[in-house]
Amino acid sequence: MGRSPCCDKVGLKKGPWTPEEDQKLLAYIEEHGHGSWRALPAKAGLQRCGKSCRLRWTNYLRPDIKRGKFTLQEEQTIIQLHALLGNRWSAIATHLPKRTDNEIKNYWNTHLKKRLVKMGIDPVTHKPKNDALLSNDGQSKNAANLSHMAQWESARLEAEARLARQSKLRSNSFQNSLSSQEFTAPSPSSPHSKPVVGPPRCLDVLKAWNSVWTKPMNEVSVASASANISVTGLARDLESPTSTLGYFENAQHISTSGIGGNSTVLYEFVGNSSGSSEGGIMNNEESEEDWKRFGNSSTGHLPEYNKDGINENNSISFTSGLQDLTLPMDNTWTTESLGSNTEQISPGIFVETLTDLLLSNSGDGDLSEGGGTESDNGGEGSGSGGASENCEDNKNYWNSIFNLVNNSSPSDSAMF
DNA sequence: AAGGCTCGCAACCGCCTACGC
DNA sequence: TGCGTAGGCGGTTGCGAGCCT
Repeated sequence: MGRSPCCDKVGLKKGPWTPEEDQKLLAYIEEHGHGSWRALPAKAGLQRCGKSCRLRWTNYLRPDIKRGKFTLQEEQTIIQLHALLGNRWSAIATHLPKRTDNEIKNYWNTHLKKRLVKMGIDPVTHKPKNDALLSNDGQSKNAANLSHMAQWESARLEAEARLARQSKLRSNSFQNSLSSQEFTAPSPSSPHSKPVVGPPRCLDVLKAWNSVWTKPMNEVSVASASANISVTGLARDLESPTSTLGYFENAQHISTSGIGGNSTVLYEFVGNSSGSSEGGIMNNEESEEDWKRFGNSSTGHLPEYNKDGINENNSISFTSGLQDLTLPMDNTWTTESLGSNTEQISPGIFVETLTDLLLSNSGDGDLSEGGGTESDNGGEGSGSGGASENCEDNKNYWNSIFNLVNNSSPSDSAMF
């Protein structure tokens, strides 16, 4: 089937929008809602195609757009989410209220991606370009597992999107009647299919990640210290497009327990907290309830992953990656459990430390100077420059992560 | 001061998918 | 079931501003 043109392009204007055009579009949408984008230009008196109008609206004119410099928290969130989701800008944008996918994409391409490259980190995989450095330690498996979790999250997002569309269909008539009476701004990247107003969707993989790796053992009622991970039961939260968010969506801080049981903040979402006047700090009760939902099984094996991300038992599962990896469900990973020797790694702060490093290097100066960390391992700070030094940068990068993990709690991070 | 270069961002392009008929 | 349409999404382009030589 050939691609149909979005509009009749003859005689239509292209290029930058003028203030007059903006005003026309804004006035029309505020009065009538956008309705059919295809029909909108004619009705609004614009010589533009509907697609151009939609983009102008969603990326620029919407009243709920935040413009200007990205905050450190936003940068951190973008990096973390990109590590998990890749170039799924719309998915990332759902976790950054008031930012559009286009803006996030541009910011990534013009700022964050360059930082990664400068550090010798592949901006696609978020791994050091020289993987040989990782071959004999736990980080390669760590990163692989992170990637694995991203696969999980991708499946979940797809399933959730489908459910959202179904839900939208069911409520379409209601929405239509509403839109004729009052104006509501569409959400950043999906004016129709996503909630118009509300807290950002949580990234369940992060929640799960934190739940598994950072929860003190005395809070984990369902697991023994050697229990294996199972995601059975998590997918039941997919029963509705919003149900996965219920106990997490308002969380701006996720209270976790780091090494040594120190309470700290792992991920901080800078989202709309409209549903929580307290900023949504997750308490122990919520965490435990969360955990019970997450880990009500200790089958020891991840069930089969199917095309829809949900199997007949209403659980999400995978077939690759972890089948040989048995990970203890306690506060830390040890490299012993990962096939190496004695170093301890806390996967719960893996992404955090990674992004801390990136952000602490947010200046465009020499990125290898001390790794930009608070590590007391000052010997790592060598000058950087050409590609020949990438190897050293990589060592510094991962050493810095290890040092951060071993020598400080996450709360020591300058980021928090 | 002027021309060239780089960077950032708005906007466009084209593919994909869902949906209605 | 197949086709046409609409909208979403990610990649890419083009242009203006600022910087450099």
